[in-house]
Amino acid sequence: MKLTEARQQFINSWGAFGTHWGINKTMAQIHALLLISPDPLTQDDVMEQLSISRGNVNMNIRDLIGWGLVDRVIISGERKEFFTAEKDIWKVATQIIKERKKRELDPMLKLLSQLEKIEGNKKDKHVKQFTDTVSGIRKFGSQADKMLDVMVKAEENWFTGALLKFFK
Amino acid sequence: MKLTEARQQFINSWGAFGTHWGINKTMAQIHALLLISPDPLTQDDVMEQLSISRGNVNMNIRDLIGWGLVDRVIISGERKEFFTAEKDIWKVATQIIKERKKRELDPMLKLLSQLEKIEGNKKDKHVKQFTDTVSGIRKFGSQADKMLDVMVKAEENWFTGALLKFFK
DNA sequence: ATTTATTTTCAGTAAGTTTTGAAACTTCAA
DNA sequence: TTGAAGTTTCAAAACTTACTGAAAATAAAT
Repeated sequence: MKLTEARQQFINSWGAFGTHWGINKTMAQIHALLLISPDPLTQDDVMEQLSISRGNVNMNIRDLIGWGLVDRVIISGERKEFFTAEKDIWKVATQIIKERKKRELDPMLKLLSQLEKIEGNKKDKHVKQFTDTVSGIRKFGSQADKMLDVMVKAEENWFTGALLKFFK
Repeated sequence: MKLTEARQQFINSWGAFGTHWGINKTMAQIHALLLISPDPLTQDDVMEQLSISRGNVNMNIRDLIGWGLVDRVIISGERKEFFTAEKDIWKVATQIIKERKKRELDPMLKLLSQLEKIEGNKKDKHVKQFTDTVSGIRKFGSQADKMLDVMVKAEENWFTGALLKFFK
């Protein structure tokens, strides 16, 4: 397979993959393009290579910067802004975990704690099932939360080494 | 807070949460409703409690059954079909991991292996960056794949006990 | 200060997804 | 069998989200 075709396939699949994870297709595609580009790109480069409008590129790059996955780069002598993606996949993964934890898991756990404190007779099976379910999810979520905290702080080597040995 | 209000909040947030994970709102809401219902429900119960149409309930329940999260229940003497959700959160989580792995991670890893075998001169920085990126993601994905395999087979106690002690 | 290059915003539109509801189908009982 | 109860399907409508492109804002050069 030739590079051009492979690049296209990678960008398309990464986009499709993203949509299964609540990420919009274009944002994932721009990220993919920057990941496989050895040098920083301008907005015009991205527009051209992905055939999308200026506004679309601008908004999605800003989102990617917000996620900590893409950085603005100044190239001296150049008037335009350039953009580049973090290439270390372990860093990309921990960055995503960190953000999603903050944006989604933490607020959900806060809500569940509230809902656990419902008033009502524990003998009523509706009350019982509700509190059992909510506290089950809350406990599971807290465990996951702690685990992810440790992962995010860990080094990649620790992950691939010790943890995987532990997992046999 | 009263049960009725708490149930409503739980169902709504679970629905909103789902949309951040590529799951449609109604499907997540039906799942939430079944999770907090002590007894199996009929399609009409779901229609009424969530104010949604018959077709919508039917399609989404079938999807949930496909995900292995909901079961059809026969109640003798009753003409209608009843539905119930797995209540053990650990089982719910492993079921979701199992399915997403099969539907998304495995095909992605297969594609990445293909793309790694691109033809071209490694000295071309575009070729080099492409293969480096693709193989980085492939390796990371394979590690995650193995880890999830072990998790899915493990018992909940093992997870919350040994693993978390390990994680300090 | 004015022109020129570049980035950002956002109203309108396009594209995509979900929902409805009525018809078709299935199942069971009389 | 026939009919009533229940389930499934799917085309069209409603809704949601993403994208465009041109105008406004900003920044740099002359």
